[in-house]
Amino acid sequence: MKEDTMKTNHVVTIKDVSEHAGVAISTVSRVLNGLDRVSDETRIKVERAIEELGYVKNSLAASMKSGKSRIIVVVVPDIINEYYTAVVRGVEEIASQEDYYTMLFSSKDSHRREQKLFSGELGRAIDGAIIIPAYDELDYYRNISKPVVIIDRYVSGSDMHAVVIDNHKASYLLTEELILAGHRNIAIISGAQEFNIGMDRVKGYRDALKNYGIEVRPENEMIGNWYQEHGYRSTLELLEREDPPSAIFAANNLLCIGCIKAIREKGITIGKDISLTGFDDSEVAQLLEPDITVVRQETAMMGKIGMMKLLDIINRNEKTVYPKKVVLDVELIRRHSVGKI
Amino acid sequence: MKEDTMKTNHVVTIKDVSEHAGVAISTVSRVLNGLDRVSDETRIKVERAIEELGYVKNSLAASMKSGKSRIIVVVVPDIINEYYTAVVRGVEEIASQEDYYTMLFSSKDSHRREQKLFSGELGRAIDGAIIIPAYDELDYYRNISKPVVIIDRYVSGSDMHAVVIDNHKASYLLTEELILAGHRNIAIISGAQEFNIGMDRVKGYRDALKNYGIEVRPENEMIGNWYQEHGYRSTLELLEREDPPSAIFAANNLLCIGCIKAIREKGITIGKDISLTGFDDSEVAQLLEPDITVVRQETAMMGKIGMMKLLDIINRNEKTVYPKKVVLDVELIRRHSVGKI
DNA sequence: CCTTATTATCGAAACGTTTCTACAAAAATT
DNA sequence: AATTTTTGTAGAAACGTTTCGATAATAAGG
Repeated sequence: MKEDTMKTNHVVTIKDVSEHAGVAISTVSRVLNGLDRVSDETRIKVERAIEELGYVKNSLAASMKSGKSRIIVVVVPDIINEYYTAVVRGVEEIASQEDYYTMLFSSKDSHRREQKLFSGELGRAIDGAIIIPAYDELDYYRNISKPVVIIDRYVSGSDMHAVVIDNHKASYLLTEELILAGHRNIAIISGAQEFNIGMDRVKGYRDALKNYGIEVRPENEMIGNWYQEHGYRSTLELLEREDPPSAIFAANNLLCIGCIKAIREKGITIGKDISLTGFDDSEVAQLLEPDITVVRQETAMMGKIGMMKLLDIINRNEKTVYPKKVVLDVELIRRHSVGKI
Repeated sequence: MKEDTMKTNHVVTIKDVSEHAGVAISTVSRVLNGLDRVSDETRIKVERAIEELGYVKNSLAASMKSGKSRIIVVVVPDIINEYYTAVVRGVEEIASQEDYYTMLFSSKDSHRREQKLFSGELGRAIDGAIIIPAYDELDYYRNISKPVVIIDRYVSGSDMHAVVIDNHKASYLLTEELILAGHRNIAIISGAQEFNIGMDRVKGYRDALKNYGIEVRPENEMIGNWYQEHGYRSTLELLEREDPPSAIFAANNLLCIGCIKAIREKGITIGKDISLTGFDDSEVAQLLEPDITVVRQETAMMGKIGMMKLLDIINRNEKTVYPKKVVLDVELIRRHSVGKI
C-alpha cells in the first residue's frame, strides 16, 4: 500500500520509460527528439511506454545538457502600456507556433534592471531576447552573449538586428495634416532624443514645416520624456502663451493623453479651438469626442517579424528574407481632432 | 594566443571557481547558497575568485538538482487588456523582490491552451502559478501538481487559494447609484455566469433592485460574454425597444466600451438621455466626455496578495496572514455618466 | 561464404549544480 | 592529558537528460 503511494508520487523519468519499453535510455531520447533513425518497431514500443506511463520531459534537465531552453525573453519598458503589449502579442504568436516559450520582462525604462536580467542567472538560461531598449548605447545590447533583436527604438548608425517603424514618415504625415488644414503655428510635444523614436519624430515634424515654407520655431518644440505628465505640463505651458499654437502634435500615446487632459482643463475644444494629432492608435483615440487623428503602426507585426528574425538568428538561417534592419510602413488615420483654420 | 581566446570563450563554472580559490566544489556551492557555515577566510577567498572570474550561476543546472526553478507563471486570459496587465504588475513587483522570475502566459480564455501549458514541459519546470482561470471547473486547477493561486475569477464552494474582489458589493453599488438618481428601468449587460464574476455581478444588480422595491425584469438582463461586441449589440437591442431602459450597467470594461459605441451611434447623450455605469476604472473611463462612474478595484493589490499567498504556499509558511480566500474591497468612483431623472 | 558497408541499439560519459557522508582540525569538556 | 563535541572542508553521488564511441545485427558486394 505504502509502496503503491510512493510509486505514484514518483515523477516518471526517461529511465522508467526505457525500462518499461525494454530499450536503452539513449534510445528513448532519440525517439523523443526524432533526430536519429530508429526502427518503427522500437519507436512504437517507446511511444506506447510514454503513453502508458504518462511521461513528460523534464525540460530543465534537457536544457542543462543541450544548452537550449526554448525560452526567449521580451523586454519592454512598461507592461501596462497597450502599445507594448500589442508588440508582445505578436511575438507570442510566432513563438508559440515554433514551440518557444516567451517570458515577459518589464525594464521600467531602467538600464539597471536590464543589466540585472542579462548578467544574472536567467540571462544565461534564455535562448534569445527581443528588446525595446532602455539604454541608448546599443553597443551594450550587441555584447549580450545571446541572439538579440531590437524593437521599436533604435540608434541610427548601429548595425544590430532591428525592427522599427518609419517614424520620420509618420511624423511628417501628422504634421502635414495640420499644415494642410491651414495651421502655421504648430507645436510638437516629444520625448527624449536618444533614440530614433525621438529624433526622427522631431525631424519629420521639422521637415514638414520646412517643406511648406513654414518657420521652425524652437520654442514650439517641447522635448522632455515620453510620459503623460510631460504632455500635460507642456500643453499647459503652450496654451498660456501670448501667442499659443493653433495645433499640437503629440508624439506618443501617453503624451497625447496628457495633452488632452490639459486642453480639457483649459475648457477649450479640440478640433475647434485647437487641433491635435497623436501618434499610436488606440481605443482611447477612437472613443474620445472628437476622436483623434493618428498614424496606425502595425504593432503586432513588429513583434511577429522581430520573433521571426530572432528565430533566423538562433537557427543560423542563412536564407533569411529579412534585412538586418526592417522598417515598417505607417498609415495615417484621419479623424476629427484637426480643424480647418 | 589561441588558448587565450579559448579560455575567454569558455563559460566559467563552479569548478573553475573552486580551483581558482583552492577549495572544493562543494565549498563554493555552500558559499553561494549561504546555507551552511563557512569560515570567513574561505568565504572571502571564494568570493574573490567569483569576482575575478566573473562567475554567474547556471540556474538551469541548479534547478535540475534542487527541483526549484524560481520561475512562476502568471496565466491571464488576454495580455492586451489593461485590467489584467495591472494584475501582472502587482505580481511582478512582489516576485522580483523575492528573486522570483515571472513568466506571462496568455490563455486566450482557452482551456486547451492552459492544459497544454501545465501538462507540458514548462508545467514541470515552474515553481508555482497564479491563474485567472479560463475554465469553470476549478477541480482542474486543484490537481495541478504545483502550488497555485486563483485570481479574479472564482467558483463559489471551491476551497482553493484565491484572491478576488467583492463583485456583489461592486455591482450593488453601481446599480444603487443609478436607482438613487431616480432610474427604475435599469438594464445590465454582463458575461458568462460560470464564475463568480458573472454570477455575483448579476446578483448584486438584482439585490439592489429588490432592496429598493423595483421589479426585476429578465428582459433587462443581457447575459452573453465579456467582449466588446456583446456590449455593443446588447445596447443597440436595448435602445431599439419600445420601452428602452433609462440606465445601463455594463459589467466590465470591454462591455462598457461596446455600450458607449452603440450609444454614440444612436446619437444620444450619456448622462442626459441615458445613464451608464461601468466596472473597471481605466484611462478611457476618465477621459471620455462625460467620464464614467465606475468602481475602482485594487487590481495591482490583487496581484501582490496573490503572489504573497503563492510564496506562503511554496515555502509552506504556516503562519501566513492570509485566509484561503481573500476578498478585496471596492470603491465607487462618482463621475458624470449618471443623470438624475 | 567471407568481407565490407550500413543500420539500429546500447552503455557510459558528460552537463553544472546540490547535498549527503566522512573526516580532520580545533575547541571544549572531563 | 585524554576524551568528546563542534566546526570547516573535502569527496563523491545524484539529478534527468543528451550525445558520443562502441558493438551487434543486418544488408550489400566480391
